[in-house]
Parts: sequence; structure tokens; C-alpha cells
Amino acid sequence: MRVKGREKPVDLDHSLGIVAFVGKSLSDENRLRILLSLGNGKKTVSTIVEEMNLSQPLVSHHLKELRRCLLVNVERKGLFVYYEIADERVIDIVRELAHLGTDLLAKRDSF
Amino acid sequence: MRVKGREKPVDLDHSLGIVAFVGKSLSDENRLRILLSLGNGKKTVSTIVEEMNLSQPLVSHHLKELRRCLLVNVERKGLFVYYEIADERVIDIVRELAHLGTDLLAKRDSF
DNA sequence: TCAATATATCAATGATAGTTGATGTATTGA
DNA sequence: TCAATACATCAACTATCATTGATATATTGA
Repeated sequence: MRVKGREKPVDLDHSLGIVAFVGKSLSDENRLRILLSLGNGKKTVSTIVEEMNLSQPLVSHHLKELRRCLLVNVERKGLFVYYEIADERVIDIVRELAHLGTDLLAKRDSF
Repeated sequence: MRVKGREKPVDLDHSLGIVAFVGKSLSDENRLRILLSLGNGKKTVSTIVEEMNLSQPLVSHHLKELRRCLLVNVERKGLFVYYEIADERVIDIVRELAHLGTDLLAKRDSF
């Protein structure tokens, strides 16, 4: 009995490397904050630095990680470097993880 | 303009700690394999050890991590300890991450 | 070419995480 | 109580990672 047919077929076993790779980006709170901030539109590094209240090298480092995982795109315009979300689906996934996480916590705390 | 109304409201900013917490479990390939294996039903530790071809202490360690993140439930029955997925949604999320990851890779490789 | 601004990189440090082999603990049956 | 089985924990090692401060690179305008 198939309960859910809404998903395209994917060979999960052969994708786990990629999943772990992307998952790593979702395992750090600062990167998540940056990612969500970029969800509101393309931004320069210095804008992110101000918003996040993090040091510029640290922001650059996390952006590099997000770039390595292909989660953001980069574009230079004069002095400024703009970062943007590569695929909006990652925001949805973060939202689902937030739901799941809060539900799991709520369930635990009710015991 | 609200584009997507299908999500329940969640205060993302206040959930990022939990998201990072759960995300950490999705950042290791061995844990992902264990998690997906448990997606097929409740299993004992020794069964997982055989399926994964990993050492028993290593499997126990990862199960402990998954427990810490509330992603699995445990139940002892005599000599055996059974683990099961706490919330099936995590499987869906892994599947979405797999889609996203493969798409991102495909996009990159086409340049 | 020089100064100023934006961003990236480097070196170093401390913390965390994955792995392994040995050992401990719990449960059951004899 | 003893042996056997299943699982957890521990100690130790290594690798990875987040963070910081200093420095390098790139772009622009004067």
C-alpha cells in the first residue's frame, strides 16, 4: 500500500553522500541564519555582516561553506559581492525541519 | 505578496537552534543510512549492525546521537533493544534533501 | 599610482565529532 | 550462580570545524 505518491523517485541510497553534504550546512545556527536572511533576497557580504552581527571573516567563511554545498550563488558587482539562494526549496526544508524539531521537543516535554 | 500559504506558521528565528540540532543528525552518511533503514520498520541493534556493515559500538554511538535528537524511539524486549523512527516526516525531509542535492549537482555539472 | 573600501584568505586555537578496540552491563536460560 | 548473548560505555586517537585576528587581494575613484 503506497501512502504517499507525491514524491519523484530518487535513489536515496546513492544520494546519501549529497544529503550529508548539504545537511552539514544545516547543522550550524549561524549558517542557517545567513541562509534564511538570503531567503529575503540577494545581499552583499557587508549587509549580512551587519544583520548577523558576526565578524566579516566568519561570515565569509560560512558563505564559502554554503557555496561549497551549492546552496548559494555569487556575483560580483564592482566593489560588492552579492550572494543569493541557489534554490528556494532549501528554505522550505528548513521550515519543515523547524516544524519537526518543535513537535519532537513538545512531545518529549509532555512526558 | 504571499506566494506560499501551505505552511503552518513557525517562528523560524526561534527554531534555528532545534533545526541545527536535528540537522546535525542529517550531516553524517552513516546516520542517514541507519535512519533510512529504520524507515522500513522497527529493528534491533544487531540487525542494523549487519545491514550497515559497521562495528557494533559505532552503530550504538550513532543511535545514541539519533536518540539525543529525538529522531528515534527505543524499546527493550528481553535481550534485544528495538529502535524505530520517532516521526516519519524525517524520511520525507531526507528525500527532499536528496532531490535538492542532486538537482544542485546536475545544475553545476551542466556548466 | 595611491588611497579607500569590500571581501577573501591565512594561521592558530579550542571545541566537537567519528572511529576503534577493550571493557562494562543487562537479560535470559540452564 | 554461571555462561552466553545483546548492547552500551569508555578511553584514546584523529579529523573536522567554528572562531578570531591579522593580512592579502580586488575594485574603484582621485
